[in-house]
Amino acid sequence: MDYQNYNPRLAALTEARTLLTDAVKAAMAEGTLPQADLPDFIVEIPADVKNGDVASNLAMAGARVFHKAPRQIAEAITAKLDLNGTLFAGVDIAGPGFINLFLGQDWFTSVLRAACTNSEYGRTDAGAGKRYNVEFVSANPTGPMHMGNARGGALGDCLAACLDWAGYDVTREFYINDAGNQIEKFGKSLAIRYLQLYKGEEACPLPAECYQGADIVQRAKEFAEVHGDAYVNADFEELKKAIVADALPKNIAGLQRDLGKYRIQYDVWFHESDLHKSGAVQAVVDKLLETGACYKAEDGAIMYRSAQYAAKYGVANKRKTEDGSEEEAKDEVLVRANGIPTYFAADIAYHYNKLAVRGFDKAIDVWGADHHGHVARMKGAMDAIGLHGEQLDVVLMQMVNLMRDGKPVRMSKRTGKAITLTDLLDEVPIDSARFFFNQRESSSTLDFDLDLAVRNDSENPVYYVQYAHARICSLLKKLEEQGVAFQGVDSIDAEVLTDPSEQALIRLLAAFPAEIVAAADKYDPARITRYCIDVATAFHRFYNACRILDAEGAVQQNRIALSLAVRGVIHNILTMFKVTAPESM
RNA sequence: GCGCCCGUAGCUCAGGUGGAUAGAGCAACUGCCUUCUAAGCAGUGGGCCAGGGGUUCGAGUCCCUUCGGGCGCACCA
Repeated sequence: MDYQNYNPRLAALTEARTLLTDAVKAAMAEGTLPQADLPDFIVEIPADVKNGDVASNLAMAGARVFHKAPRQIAEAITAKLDLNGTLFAGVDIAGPGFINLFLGQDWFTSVLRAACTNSEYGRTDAGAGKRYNVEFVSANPTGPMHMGNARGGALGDCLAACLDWAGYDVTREFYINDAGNQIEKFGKSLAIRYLQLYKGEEACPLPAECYQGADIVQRAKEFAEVHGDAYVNADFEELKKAIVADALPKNIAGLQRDLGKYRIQYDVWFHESDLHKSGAVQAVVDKLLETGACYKAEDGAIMYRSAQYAAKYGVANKRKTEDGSEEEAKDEVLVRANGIPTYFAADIAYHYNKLAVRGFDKAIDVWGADHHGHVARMKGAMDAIGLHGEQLDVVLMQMVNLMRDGKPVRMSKRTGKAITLTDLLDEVPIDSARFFFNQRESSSTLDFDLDLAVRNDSENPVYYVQYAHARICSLLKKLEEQGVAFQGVDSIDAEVLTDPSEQALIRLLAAFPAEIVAAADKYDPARITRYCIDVATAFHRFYNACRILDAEGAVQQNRIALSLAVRGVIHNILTMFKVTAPESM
């Protein structure tokens, strides 16, 4: 059998549903159940193994339509259940009328064989044929990256990995905001810092709205080192242009370097400025004017009737003012009276580019939760432009609280400013950072425990799973030294693995492909992190309960297979999340 | 005021489309290395799932509401 794309949990659930459906029909045909429409029912994996491997509420759900007690219905169904040649070996009726199915050993064997022979066990084709674009971080190139970018980076990159493993064709993308107001502000800040070098700070004070950071001063100095005072008496606009042309590429290179260090490789670095240069922004505005979604205001600005499109996505089209009276939601500006488009206009053009020009089936954006107000209007804008708002999904990510000694820290000790991504990575191993940021789902605020992240002991969950991996590698090495070789797939027969810890471990390994599909569907890579910890726990339990080195024959062979399977799963997870999987510790 | 996120053990968090006695880790206590990595495992204690209504065979999960916390409501991005 070819184990590519094999999803044992899904196979079990699917077959269970089919078997139960057929059995109900057979019972109706025989007359043990009255003719009726099949009720909606679930098949699920029960929390407790003694309730079977797959359980269904079919009999309870059918009580109404069949006018019988659930247990009677269950009897009628199981009487017609033919398990010959199926994955299942037994059935049970329990509690109020649950039908519990028990998997046979062939299924357990198939899980081990798949995990041992398919080096990409976990990968499926669930999303085959779909092209998804995942845009994340997209930090302003005007300064250093902050904690939100750190979480967004780990989240976006690992979400993309989950989608990839779930079979989607994934593009990782960074949107560079290299146009518009903040670049104006960037230029102004740099230019003033440059002039200060020659005229003194008193002569040209830096306005409060400018970027105050030391990185700006540094870039101004670098510019001065090359050009000297050549621009001191130049036109201010000319100076701004020249100094931005010098500093911006350096900042972008800095972003690429820092994210690279964080093990993030993008497929596309998309420049906002290209949308302006190519006329794409203008084209979008023109199109919205044509359809009537936009109109020209008296002062010449181009306004967009945002509320009527955003309403579908949950934005009230009325808002209360501070004195409590209601007013209509205001239309939004796309092009200012001075002819300069707003960020929103460029953003519409950008998403139009992703969905219409480049033809992605979905654009997934990872945003900080402080931008949530933008979601509905952005989706609405996709409708307004002739696309579908549902094609845009936004993963909102809540804040990060850095914790030290149990207390939140906001400022860097060294610089006194907000802690940057670089500061974090100087203090915390990259393995820890990527792992920690993916332990909580994005919708929850995340406490990042700096003390825990640097610890080299079992309390640190990333070490816990790495230790499991290293332990298996060491074990396999020892077996090799003792001349014990794994005999290959054909020797795998799960029937000899009778210890509860062995069976539990196989069940858990079987869930891996389905877990990845779930993580991809819910845009929640954190569940894979938690799953990985569960696998490590189940392995350590097995390791303590069962001897491998001095086991014999088929039992030893299958314990080796189980160890290989666990190593494969942990290795695949750590590798897909770009966390190292050490062979010894 | 309106909108979004959150409220589960002392702390940090899990709890598919409602399902069987609500689970981990940390912290506390007790055990397990002459045997494969003790960076590990086993066990004990700890809960009115924020409060109150409702929907039904059945609610931590769905609906309404109150109370707490976080974040937004710009011709900023």
